[in-house]
Amino acid sequence: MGCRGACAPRTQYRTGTVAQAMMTDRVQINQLADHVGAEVTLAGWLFGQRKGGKVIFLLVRDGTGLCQCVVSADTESAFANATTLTQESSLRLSGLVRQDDRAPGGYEIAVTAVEPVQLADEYPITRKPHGIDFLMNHRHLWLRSPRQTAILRIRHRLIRAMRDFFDQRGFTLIDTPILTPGAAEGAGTLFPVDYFGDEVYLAQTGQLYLESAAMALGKVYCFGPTFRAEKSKTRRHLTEFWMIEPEIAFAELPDLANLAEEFICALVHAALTDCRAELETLERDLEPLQRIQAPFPRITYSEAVERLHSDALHEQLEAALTADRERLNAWRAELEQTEAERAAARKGWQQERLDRTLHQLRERIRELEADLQNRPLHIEQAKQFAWGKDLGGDEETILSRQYDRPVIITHYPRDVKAFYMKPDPNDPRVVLNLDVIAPEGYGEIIGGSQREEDADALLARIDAEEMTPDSYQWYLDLRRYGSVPHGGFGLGVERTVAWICGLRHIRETIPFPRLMGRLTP
RNA sequence: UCCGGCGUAGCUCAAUGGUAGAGCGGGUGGCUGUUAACCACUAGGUUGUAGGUUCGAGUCCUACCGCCGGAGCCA
Repeated sequence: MGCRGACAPRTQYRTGTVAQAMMTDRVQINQLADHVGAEVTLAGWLFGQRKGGKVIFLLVRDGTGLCQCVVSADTESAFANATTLTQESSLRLSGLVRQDDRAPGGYEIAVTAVEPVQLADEYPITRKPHGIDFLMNHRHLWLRSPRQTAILRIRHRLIRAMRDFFDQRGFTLIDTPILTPGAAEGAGTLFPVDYFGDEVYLAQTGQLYLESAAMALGKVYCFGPTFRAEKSKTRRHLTEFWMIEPEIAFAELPDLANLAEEFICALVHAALTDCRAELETLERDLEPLQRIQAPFPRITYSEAVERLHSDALHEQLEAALTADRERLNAWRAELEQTEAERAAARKGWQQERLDRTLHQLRERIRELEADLQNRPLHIEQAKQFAWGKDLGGDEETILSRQYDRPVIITHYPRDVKAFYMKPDPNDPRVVLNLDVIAPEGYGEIIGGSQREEDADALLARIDAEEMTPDSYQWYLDLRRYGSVPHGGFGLGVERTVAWICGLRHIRETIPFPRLMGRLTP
């Protein structure tokens, strides 16, 4: 990946007069603590600056961190170069590393030479707040902000943890096709693609292919993008997202639930162990994450429905509603007071600070108001939830708020689930499936099941759903040549990242989100 | 597809139906320790588009466009 100091091309330092002064080692900002007292070279971009008459503070970022670099007017050439720098200009600089409590991060560089690489045009993203539309339109630049780089690092760490988890347990990575004929499930949610005159679709799961690989290798997983053409416009949806799916031969539902539980614990552990600084940047409350430990509560769909109907739950929901209404009133009072302060404020910076507070406060109030308006309806719907319907987002949220860790819900009604799920031998109305609902309202992050391994039963399901058996002959073959109990699940990478990072919206979890009505950049 | 909200300077937002403003960002000048620095000056607008009501519309009405949130559907 990144080019560390040792492999930086030396030839670049031999051009230009300023560059000649830079004979020192190139280091990354996150390694500065190891170079106190040494003369080093940084290469990066100007994140911000503050100018005094005879001193300039450059805030430089290099992808590993931020460093304050102090340029004194005594170093004439460096000072002259530094005055020309605009926000996000690329540069190299060298100087002495020293510890200083006044510097953000505790270390700074006393600059001896500055070499602008390119002077940036007026940069559209300032260090002040921006609206989401503006930021999304500048996603290619927005990625440079500390918050976004923190999210991208956590995403990377979690993806590594996902692959490590399966690799260490003897799973083999199988790449499944992205161009697929026909539909595994309803065709309305697929993106059609012209394939030499035929209509094919972008894959929405690798599962069917994975099942055949599981019969070859025992334990397999796939990891890749999936595509859903659903016209969803919510904070939990993307049209293109990444999913990791294990599939295991000779596995039954309890094995899958155990694996899912262990898997999620491993992911949270990786983030807590290796991404403390990033989580802090995001102001993620760590306490709910630290509680994520096995065993997770496991309930059946029928138990979940009973719970939705229970008086105890409804008393609890009403109490929460009352508490939140009081919270709203408190915020409104706070808003009024802040508005008065704002009206009285004379200094520009005071006004600016108060405006920021007001903005956040108004947003929070708007959000809670909408939530409070919807909630009585949701509570009512929960009370009247009919056995046989699929659990919706609201029901999931209500149920997951009962627990301080992910909840595993199993045995959903057969009619709302896919044809390949194996019915429960003890109650054929339900299937041997599992969903894992993340805490804190983040919704379903895992869905999976034990698969129907009997050829006749599977064919009957294909007929019942009025699907075309011809397109599934190869899939039925798996049940004709040494069929075994097997199953697997899929975990949505972005929803998991959103949960662990504590993000309001899934669009920040992926570098270039694809949403309904947004395809660029 | 349905419901709700918003659209004013490059950005974030103000503006009882009555002279379109502030902060940030840009430019110029000042300041040797700043912490999203500060101080002074300065440029910057067909108020999303098209109609309508009115003596007068950023503000009210209608349609359209765009964005945001939610429902449905889902990971």
